This record gives sequence, C-alpha cells and structure tokens, in this order.
Amino acid sequence: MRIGELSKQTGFSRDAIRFYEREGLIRAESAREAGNNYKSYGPDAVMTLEVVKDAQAAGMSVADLSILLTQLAAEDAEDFDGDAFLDAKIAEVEERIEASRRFLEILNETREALKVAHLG
Amino acid sequence: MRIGELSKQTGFSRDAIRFYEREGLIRAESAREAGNNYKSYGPDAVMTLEVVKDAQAAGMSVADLSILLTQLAAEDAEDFDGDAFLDAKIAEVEERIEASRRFLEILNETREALKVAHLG
DNA sequence: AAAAACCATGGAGTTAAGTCAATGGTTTTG
DNA sequence: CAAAACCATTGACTTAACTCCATGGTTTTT
Repeated sequence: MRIGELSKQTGFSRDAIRFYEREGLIRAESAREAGNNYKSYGPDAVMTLEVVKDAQAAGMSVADLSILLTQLAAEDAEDFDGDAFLDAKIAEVEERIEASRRFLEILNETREALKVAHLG
Repeated sequence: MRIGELSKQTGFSRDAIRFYEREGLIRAESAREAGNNYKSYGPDAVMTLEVVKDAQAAGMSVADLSILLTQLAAEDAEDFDGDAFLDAKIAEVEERIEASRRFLEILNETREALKVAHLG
C-alpha cells in the first residue's frame, strides 16, 4: 500500500510516517511501485505502527523504539546482547503504569469530592 | 523551605521548579524570607510536586496539570463546571494504562523469546 | 485533458518542557 | 572575613517529535 492508505489505516499523518521511516521504525518495501517513485508498504507496517502507538502511550521515545523494534524483529537471533536494554525498558514501563495508577486514583478521588460538593 | 531544599526533596531541578511555579503548578508562600528576596515553599509544595511526577508519568502536560491542580485544590468548591475536563483526563489516563499494558506484554514476550534463543 | 488528489524530497518552522549562562545579590562555611 | 554555596531574574538555547511549505513529478477523477 502507499503512504496515504497506511496513514488512513493507522491514524498517523503522512509526515509522521515519513519521519518514523527515516528513524528506522518501519521500512518501505524494497521494490518501489513500477515506474513511479512511490514507496510501498506491506501490512506489517500497519502492525508495527500499532505497536508504536501503544509504545508512545507507554512513554517510549522514537529513539527507544528504533532500538526495541530491532530486538522485536530479531526475536530468533542467537547471539544477542541487548537484553539489558529490554529489561530496563520493561522496568520503566512497569513503573510508569504504577505511577499512572496512583495519579488515576487521585483524579477519581477528586471527581468524587466534586460530585459530593455538587449535591451539597 | 527554600528552592534548594525543595529540589533535594523532590528530585526536580531548581530550574524545573521555577518553571512549574511560573506555570502555576505551585506557589511560593506569599511572605518571602525576611530581608532577602528568597522565595519560601511550604511542605504542600513537596506533595504537589510528587503528584506532578506521577502525572507526568501518566502523560499529563504541564498545561493540563495547571488546570487539574486548580480542580484538586477546589475540591470543596460548590459550583464548579470543570467536571468534563476531569472526566476526559480520567479516560485518557485509563486508556494510556491499557496501551502501556499491551506494550508491556509485547516486551515480555520478546524477552522470553530472546531467553529461549539464548539457551538454544 | 484538465483539475484534483496523491507522492517524494528537502528544509524551515513549531511546541513543550525544560536547561544553561550571565548578572548581581545573600548566606553559609572553613 | 573570604570563598563557596545558594538565591532571583532575564533571556537565549536545546531536544524531541513532529508539522508546514515549496517544488516538481504521478494518478485518479470528472
């Protein structure tokens, strides 16, 4: 598919997709559409970008993702020494979820308090 | 306490604290230390900044926090119409936690896969 | 076959959230 | 009491993650 379709399917802007491609998060298929110089993306790009979306919500930077996606792709690589990075990111996300939960609790308490105040 | 102490207790830099103050997240106590022009912060500033830390991890912007902290402080205000904003932010944080969980799952799967590859 | 819509590339511009440096006072410490 | 450490204010600078614009081709639509 071309970039417009990919944009439509993922919700990312074309410019954002081009940016992610420059940063190595996704790759256009090697063969460009015959004749013209339009890039073409496979359905895997949609999946990757969906992961990117969740990862961003989890606080990952594009630089982090560039590294992590390589590890994701190399799941079956035999000798690989990036475990430390992966473990660090796992810990980061876990902490972030905990912090988010604490904050959510405060927001919920506030909403309750406001509700009561409204009734009173 | 003065800004250095507040910085030490919260882990935020002095510059960050000054920035948050300009943005309305915290207030220096009205009375400045006698004679000099040093700002003074109460222990409530520590608590607020701890909430700020969790809120940032939950993806809140400083602008959002500026609004939310006002609502937090006005818990007992009678007529208040900002519920919509609060509800929207609650929904946002909930979604973010879900996305983070999905991403965490992928990371964990990847780590497992790498572990297996390492053994093989 | 125009016009409208799409694509690529390059580079400038934007926003958020700070950081850094300069200047000039104040306090604490050896 | 001098040096080191702290404080305030102003304003320039930085980084990430894009967005916007200009230019010039290609496709699709009418």
